[in-house]
Amino acid sequence: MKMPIREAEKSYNSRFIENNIQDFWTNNDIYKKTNKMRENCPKFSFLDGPPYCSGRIHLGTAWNKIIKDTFLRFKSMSGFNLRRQAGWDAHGLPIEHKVEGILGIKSKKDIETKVGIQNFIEKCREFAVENKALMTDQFKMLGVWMDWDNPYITFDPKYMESCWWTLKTAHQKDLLINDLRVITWCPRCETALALAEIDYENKEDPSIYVKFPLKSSEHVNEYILVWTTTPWTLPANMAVAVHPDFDYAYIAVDNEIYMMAEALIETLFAEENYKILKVVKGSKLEGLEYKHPLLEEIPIHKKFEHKILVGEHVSLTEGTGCVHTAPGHGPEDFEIGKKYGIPIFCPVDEAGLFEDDAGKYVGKFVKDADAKIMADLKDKNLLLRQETITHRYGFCWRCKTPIIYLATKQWFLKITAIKEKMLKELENVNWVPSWAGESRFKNWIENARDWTISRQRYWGIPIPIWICEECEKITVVGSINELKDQAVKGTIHGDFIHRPHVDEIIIPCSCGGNMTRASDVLDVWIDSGVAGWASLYYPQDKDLFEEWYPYDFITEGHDQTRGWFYSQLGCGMISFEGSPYKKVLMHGFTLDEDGRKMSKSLGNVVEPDEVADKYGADILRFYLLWANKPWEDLRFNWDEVKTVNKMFNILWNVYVFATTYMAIDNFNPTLYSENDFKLRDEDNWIISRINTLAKVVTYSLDSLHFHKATRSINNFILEDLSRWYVRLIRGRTWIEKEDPDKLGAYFALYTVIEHLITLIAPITPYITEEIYQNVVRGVKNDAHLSIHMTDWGFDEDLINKDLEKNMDIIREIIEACARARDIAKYKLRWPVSEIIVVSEEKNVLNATESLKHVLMEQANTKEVIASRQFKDLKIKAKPNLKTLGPKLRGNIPKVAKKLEKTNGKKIIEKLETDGIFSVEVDDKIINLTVDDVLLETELPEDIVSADFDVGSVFINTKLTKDILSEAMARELIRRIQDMRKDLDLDVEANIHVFIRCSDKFGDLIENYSEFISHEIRAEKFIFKANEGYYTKEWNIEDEKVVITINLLEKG
RNA sequence: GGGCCCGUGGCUCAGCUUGGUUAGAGCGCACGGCUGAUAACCGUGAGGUCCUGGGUUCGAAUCCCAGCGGGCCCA
Repeated sequence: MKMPIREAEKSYNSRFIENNIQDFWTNNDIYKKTNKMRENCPKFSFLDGPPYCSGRIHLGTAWNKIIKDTFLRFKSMSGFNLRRQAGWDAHGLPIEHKVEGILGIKSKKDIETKVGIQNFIEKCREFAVENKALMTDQFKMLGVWMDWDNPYITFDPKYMESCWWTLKTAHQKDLLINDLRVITWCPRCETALALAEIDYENKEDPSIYVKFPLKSSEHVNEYILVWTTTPWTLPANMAVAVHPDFDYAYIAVDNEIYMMAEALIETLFAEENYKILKVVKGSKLEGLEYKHPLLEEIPIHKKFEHKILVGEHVSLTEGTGCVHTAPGHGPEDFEIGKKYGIPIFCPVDEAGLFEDDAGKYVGKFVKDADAKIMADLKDKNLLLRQETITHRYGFCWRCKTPIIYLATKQWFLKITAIKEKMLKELENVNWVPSWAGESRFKNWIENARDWTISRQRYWGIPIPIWICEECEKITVVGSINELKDQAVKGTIHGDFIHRPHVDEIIIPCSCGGNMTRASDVLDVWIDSGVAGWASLYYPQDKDLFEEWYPYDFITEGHDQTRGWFYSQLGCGMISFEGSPYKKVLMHGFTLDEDGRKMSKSLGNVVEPDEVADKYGADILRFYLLWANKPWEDLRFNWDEVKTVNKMFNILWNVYVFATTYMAIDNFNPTLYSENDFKLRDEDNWIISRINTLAKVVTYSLDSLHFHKATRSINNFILEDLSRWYVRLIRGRTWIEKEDPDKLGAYFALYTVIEHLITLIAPITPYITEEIYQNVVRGVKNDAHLSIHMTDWGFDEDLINKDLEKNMDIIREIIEACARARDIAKYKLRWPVSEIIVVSEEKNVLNATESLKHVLMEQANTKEVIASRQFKDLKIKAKPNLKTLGPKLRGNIPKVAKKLEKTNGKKIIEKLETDGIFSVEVDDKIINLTVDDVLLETELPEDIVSADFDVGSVFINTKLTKDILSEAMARELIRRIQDMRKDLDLDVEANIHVFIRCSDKFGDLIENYSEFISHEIRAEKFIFKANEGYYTKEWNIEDEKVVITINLLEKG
């Protein structure tokens, strides 16, 4: 036997509910059972983008998981079999940095000598594991349902070998190359960085103009002017580039001659006297030799030739049009250097220190050498100008050290070779919003370069490349077993595939030599890039892969254009010639109230926990899916969170209202058949509305327009359910006996609440579960264990568009009634004898007729009349002084009097038929035309009116004795109810009431004593003073009324 | 410097794809009212250079161009 519906707690306590429901889910294994239930349903595959486990989650991470959770819960309820494995990104520099901080060390040398790689790796793993646990708890608290017990994590050897397999595949396809390139480098971390690992910030740098002495010229003091913001790259200068098509001028300033782009002279010498000696095309300058400005300081330059060369990359946006070219320190310089066969000279080591070849600067850190170099140039009179500049500059994404460009040998994936294929594949992916793929991501791929995947670090997936010490042949290992089979030296048990153990493994080469591992680890973006199959442990496990790959859906923030969307597509093309994902929702960033990004340094960070503690995870979830379109950035705003909270309070109030009465009456919908209750129009209306809502929400969630779903839900709860439907059925819930009319209201309200909570369940899983457990599972024997197991749906047949439209009209009319009463200062509590709804629109009249009873009740009127016009409208005619004044002069008052006496309608009739209305004044006939008469309408006494969109409403406020009686009765009821509330009485508690008042007032209310007794649940209602439990004196319309309430023992 | 997105009352957002009466809503504010789901609700009111400037058009918040501000990404 099921329990009856329990009366709900009076107020919504999110924390209490959420803790309880969390326990309920855990204790009953609800998540697993829900998945199990859908086991044989069609599959919907999803891949979680792995958050990086280096700390607590922030609002953006919370938003990300909430989007995923809501969508997946919706898909589950819609009958799909899901895989919701959580993922974790655990390798890489960010964690290495945190661990370095914890251990108090600062360099790679410290790691190797003070701590040891083994220890360091262990600490990194511990750090990741601890944070993973912390973050898991945070996600769980937010109500996110994922497989937290079996997540994929990038340091899992099973995961790592999938990654190895991908590299091996790349090698087989000739897409894995080792090459000398100029790449972005972090001198602090002493490692290569991928483009995805660079942050751009404003930075102040020197901006200097250097004079490069031209050799073999007629004049000794002839110079090329060169501009740079990185003086430390001058030691590596090997050439100067000019644009072949630009005009270059030789100008005389003071006693020197400078050569530079003619177009830029003014930017440099506007305030000086200069004279243009000659102008030549850039192409003519090619091959001119110059003397390296630091020749004396860096003797090695004596071995090199330094010439002007031409390049299309030279621009006139800044500088001098003569570009300092250091092939060891710039990608473009490198390319042009290779083209001209210039040596790639790079006298800087991995830590950013100048090497021996840098002459007098040896041992200095590059950025620290700037000042010295500038001073030397100045001493040699080669520094024309020295300024500072603020510009965007790249920084290491983790340690914030300014990056430098270095020429080094690295491993690359040849993205440039598969770029076209990637662009083509892009078209097979469904992007939300469409421009995310069509414009933004496309643009990124179009500009893609080869991907530097090697890192000179420790905590990462070791690059699975073994190189022969003798013949330099390489082999790429694709799995753990492959390695075990080939290894001749080193540990091959435990987690041996991390550093440093894996470094000790030696593989024999066919030439007889030993192969040792290339010491690098992989860029972490490879880690997550292979998640599609690595999380399924492919190719070791092929079944899972067949079942779930590729993925129907992924969603991440727009920063992942350069990150995960890209790394996955690249890795997917290499591994399977296709994209791992079919549909992508690119969501926005969370910003602060002013639209700035949240950052610790700005102190504007809002923690998800903070919001959840104050208002509850449900409120946070709803807010995040409500505040804006998912692909736009979200400005977090506490006031808006409060608004959402308010909405849930109202939902809770409706729930309290429903359960209060249902509990009193022991209502159980399963015990009645259709004949036991009577559904009114308004009941069918709310049932129609909830199905319309369900339809909208279904469409919105399915198309990832979460904001549309939440906004419709919000509107339904506030407008339709709380402000309207509950108001309409209040009277019926007050009926004490078993009554089909009351049961009809209960039934409709019950149906709507049951349906409504399923619609909100994916968005706010806690409060809906709480209500479900009481209202549905509490009374229905066949109910699912949890709301999240219920089926999604709606019934198109229950949607009645006409009824919905009619009700809209009725609401407008009732609002107009309220306005009219307000004008007349006539209280809603007082009934009126009739209202007349006037409109030209047929549907307004129809609506009025068909929902008359709603109108009568809500407008508190005894009668409703629908009409095309208001017949009792008086029309008053007045003379138009402007036209008649000159004509009639003194007769005007007489004509006015005549017009006033005549019924305006007759005047109109006459004017319409004859075009003239004749008045007899002093035996004279005066003919008035349409223009001569001004018509005014006048409401009869006691009638007030107000307009609505397509009509007007007229209210008869004439007070009859009966109406006054009822009005006074209602006034009395109001006050007694107020006193009941003062006493905090139960809704159903009966009382005795004693009234002392004037005879006049007593007479008025006497006929209504039964009505009053019923409304206030009084067993006795007596006209006499009584010393009682609670007495209060009131003033009702200038009548003194003393009311006493006595309590009755229950039963 | 380039790409993409955003810019509408004090705040948060609809409307823009497909140009067309007086640009809507919620919150907030002011005033009045209601009171057995009341930390709710109802009515009235104030409050807008639709970021700026040009263009197309009979007509532009909406389409086009340029610029400004913000976000993300890149050089």
